[in-house]
Amino acid sequence: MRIRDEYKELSIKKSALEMVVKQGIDGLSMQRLAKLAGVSPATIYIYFKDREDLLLQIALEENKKMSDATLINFNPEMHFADGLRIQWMNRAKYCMENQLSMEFWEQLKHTPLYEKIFENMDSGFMNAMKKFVHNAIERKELVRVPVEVYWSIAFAPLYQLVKFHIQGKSFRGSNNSFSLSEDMMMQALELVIKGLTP
Amino acid sequence: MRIRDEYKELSIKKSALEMVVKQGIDGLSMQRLAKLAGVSPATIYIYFKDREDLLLQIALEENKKMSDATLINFNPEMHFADGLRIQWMNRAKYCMENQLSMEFWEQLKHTPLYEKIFENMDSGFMNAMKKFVHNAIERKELVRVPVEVYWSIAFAPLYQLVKFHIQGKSFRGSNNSFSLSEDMMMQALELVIKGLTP
DNA sequence: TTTAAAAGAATGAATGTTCATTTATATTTG
DNA sequence: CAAATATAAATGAACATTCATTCTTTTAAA
Repeated sequence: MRIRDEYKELSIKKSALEMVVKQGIDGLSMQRLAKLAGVSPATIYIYFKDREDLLLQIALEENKKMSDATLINFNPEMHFADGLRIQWMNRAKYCMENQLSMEFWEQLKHTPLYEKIFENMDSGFMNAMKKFVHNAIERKELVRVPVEVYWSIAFAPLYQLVKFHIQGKSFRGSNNSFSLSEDMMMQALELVIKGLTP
Repeated sequence: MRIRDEYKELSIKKSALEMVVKQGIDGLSMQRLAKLAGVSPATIYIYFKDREDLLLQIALEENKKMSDATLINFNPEMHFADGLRIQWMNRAKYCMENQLSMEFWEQLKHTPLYEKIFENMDSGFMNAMKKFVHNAIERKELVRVPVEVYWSIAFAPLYQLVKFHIQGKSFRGSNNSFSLSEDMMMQALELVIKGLTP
């Protein structure tokens, strides 16, 4: 029998991600995707059940990559400030080096698909995060607050800075562009740590 | 001549906002919208130039409502902590009472339209914000940081908490729902102020 | 009588998916 | 070793819908 040309599957996924980022979730047309990926529309349906399945597969793949990247050099037993610093570095590095993935993710966020992915999220990652917070509170290195309050202060600022960076501008007016430097990020991180430390 | 039935325009805008929130930007179909609003498709084009104009009008309207709500009881000469507290209250109150508007906004954010609205943003609002931050730094009530760092720490946590609330869940698993209480919000605000105070 | 609002049918283009067919390769057969 | 067969990959045309918008006609009020 004829063998699978795995380059085709890669090409479809790569093109689909590009298309979603450039034209939004609903801008992903199967027929235009086929053209962009250099395959027949019907070929896409060999590798993916349907349009939703295609999006789901890409999302799960990207999600795994990001979880893995976040955990590099990290372990839940670390001192709170050190652990948070490493996570900021890891997340920021990943975001900056995978801006397409970040934008793809932003598009998915306001979609029924997002919940599905969130449910199938790697529990190893979740558990590591929970343990880290639990330890930090026990050792009085972190204020005792609900996990949502913790998360919103610990990470929302980071992702907001990355968004400013990706969209290239913020409050400086439309001419003036914004670029996130490492200095700036560390400045923000230290303020966050100050806020979260008892 | 026949007079305009302004109820029709209101009905169109209200239905369009609902439709965008429930089905996404591209879920806004002019023909289904006409049905939902109880008018003919052609009627929509009497009040709005085209689909994009309809979205733009709604967005500008919602944006003005939000800016106005943010500035209630606020003035740029306030002490930093007091001013930030009032803004948190105002923004949170508005978000909680206008969840549809917030979700509409989230949908628009990842769209070419968003930049247009951002450019036409009320400069009075922007100037008040700038003056407030400038004063606070002068008086040493606020650390001296780039405006993006300030904004990301001052407000990103608030909007993240609101998002958790609106989507009704966060990290507690899919069964367990999350509801943002005023206590929780104030807890978060105090941590933010701690971080931002020299 | 005049005028614009409002309607509904119609436009061509684009949508996701499937169909019947062709193509390429692995295995079996002579 | 070469030819025949089997099988899944891959195709392009076709499907019925739906899309935003416009055309022509009717309706209501000044």
